[in-house]
Amino acid sequence: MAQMDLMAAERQVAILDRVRRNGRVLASELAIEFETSEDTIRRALRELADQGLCKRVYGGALAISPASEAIAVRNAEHMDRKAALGAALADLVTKGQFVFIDGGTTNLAAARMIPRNFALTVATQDPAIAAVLATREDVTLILIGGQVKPHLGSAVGVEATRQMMDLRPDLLLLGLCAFDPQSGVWAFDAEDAAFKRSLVKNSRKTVTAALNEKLDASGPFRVCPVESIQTLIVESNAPRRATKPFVARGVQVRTAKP
Amino acid sequence: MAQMDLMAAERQVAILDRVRRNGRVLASELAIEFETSEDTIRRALRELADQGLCKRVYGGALAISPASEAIAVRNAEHMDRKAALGAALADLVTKGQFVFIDGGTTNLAAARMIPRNFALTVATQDPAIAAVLATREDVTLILIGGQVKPHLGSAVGVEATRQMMDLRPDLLLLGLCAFDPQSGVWAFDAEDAAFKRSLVKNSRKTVTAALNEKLDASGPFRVCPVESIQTLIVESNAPRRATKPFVARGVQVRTAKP
DNA sequence: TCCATTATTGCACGTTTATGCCTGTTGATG
DNA sequence: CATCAACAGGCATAAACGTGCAATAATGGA
Repeated sequence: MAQMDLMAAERQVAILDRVRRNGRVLASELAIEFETSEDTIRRALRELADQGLCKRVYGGALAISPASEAIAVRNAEHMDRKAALGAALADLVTKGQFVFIDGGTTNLAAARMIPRNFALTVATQDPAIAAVLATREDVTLILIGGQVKPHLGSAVGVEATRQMMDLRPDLLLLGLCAFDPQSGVWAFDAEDAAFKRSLVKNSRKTVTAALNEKLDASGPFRVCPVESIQTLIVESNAPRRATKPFVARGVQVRTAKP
Repeated sequence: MAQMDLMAAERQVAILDRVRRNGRVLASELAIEFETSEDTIRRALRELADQGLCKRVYGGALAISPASEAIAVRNAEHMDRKAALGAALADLVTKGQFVFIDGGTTNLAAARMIPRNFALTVATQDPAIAAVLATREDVTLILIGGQVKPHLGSAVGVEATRQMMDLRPDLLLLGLCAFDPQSGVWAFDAEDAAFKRSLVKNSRKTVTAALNEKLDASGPFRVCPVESIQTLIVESNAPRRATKPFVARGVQVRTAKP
């Protein structure tokens, strides 16, 4: 399959197509196929990668799978920092409470730290969190079902919302994508945001935790105003400058242990 | 399965995939499979472990998934035998099907082996199984909610049954506690048995897998007669004496690979 | 048409990366 | 405590890499 006389731009499109179709390409192969030097191919791949259209790796390039890798990596990212936040979140739970644990990896860390023999009832829509608590004899676990969104890793949507509507948790551990002292809590997914909104509305008390980079950020879908959050857990090294505005808006800010 | 001409980055994701699917891998095995030296494999495993994507152990690596604790504990027993059964179960799945995966550790093993890019819809009431499939982009996952029984580790009861009632799976991977050629399938929990009964009734086809010690055993709660089961997977070393009666009753008996 | 400007390409250079082998060390096991 | 496999680190090699540069082709105004 000899393709010749292609202009550079045209070749880029052809290369991107091949990347998408094969999932992976070798620079050396493309050089032969397009009858040009590897340098030119490398330049094209570099440009595509700069535009975020493929992932450059040693020897060639890989197709970018929107979330699959992102999720897998995100799960592992900053797990130590999230564990610290999770411990502080779990600390807010008191005996006999009905706690709703929203999805997310920070809350997953919190679920691991849920105190023993507190006669708790816990509800969640995140299968990973449920799996952690599923065999705990000291916890009454309510699993919220529905269709699971891959990039969230938890169930949202009408069915999940319907099931959740019958619950009135004492405490909500809210997962968040961004928390801005002016505009409040933000999410990256519309259905997720809607689900979280219902959670907040139906819960007696809402607490959340945020990595430093999530403070003072926002996103495409708003969940709730700052006032809906009673307590915010921040990292031990959170800059005072970032936490102060929350205190000013009436949020109780707690610092996790290092 | 010889995989050659893989770029380093590609091999890493392939290795991670294997780790996740098998739960554990040996460096020596991977070296043969990927046709490279053990040094290279070790380097790759070390990097994955540094990123927190797997756990490095002497001789290879272990999977570290969100639900790892729960899975690890439940998996401890006969994990390798169940993995063999799980692979055979996953083999029965065909493209585009709607599969219900019942709870249990054998089915958990099957969930790990569910083929890629089969455009499957999968439903389950087991959070550990859901956690395995939650981030799969190629699988539409329906999570059945309800109260989770600790000793089952999955949701059963009225709410779960209600949600399941609206589903008509093409294929049911039924978990079981005992399977007797005369009396059929048995469970150790009344609600679990009731749930399974509904599952069997609503599914077009029902298959199951049993460790040797589960054949020719019974329990307190009957799920369904032998005739409800189309296919039974048994271990490679299952005694002919134990499997024969099933064949006589019209069950297709398949043997898993060692 | 001619010339200036620009973009694209291939090449040469030094640098980085991946890999296999070697060596001494550590861990598992009897 | 002895043995052996698995291991980490160092080293050498070859391939892949980025960059600067010059040659060439394409473009566009005068």
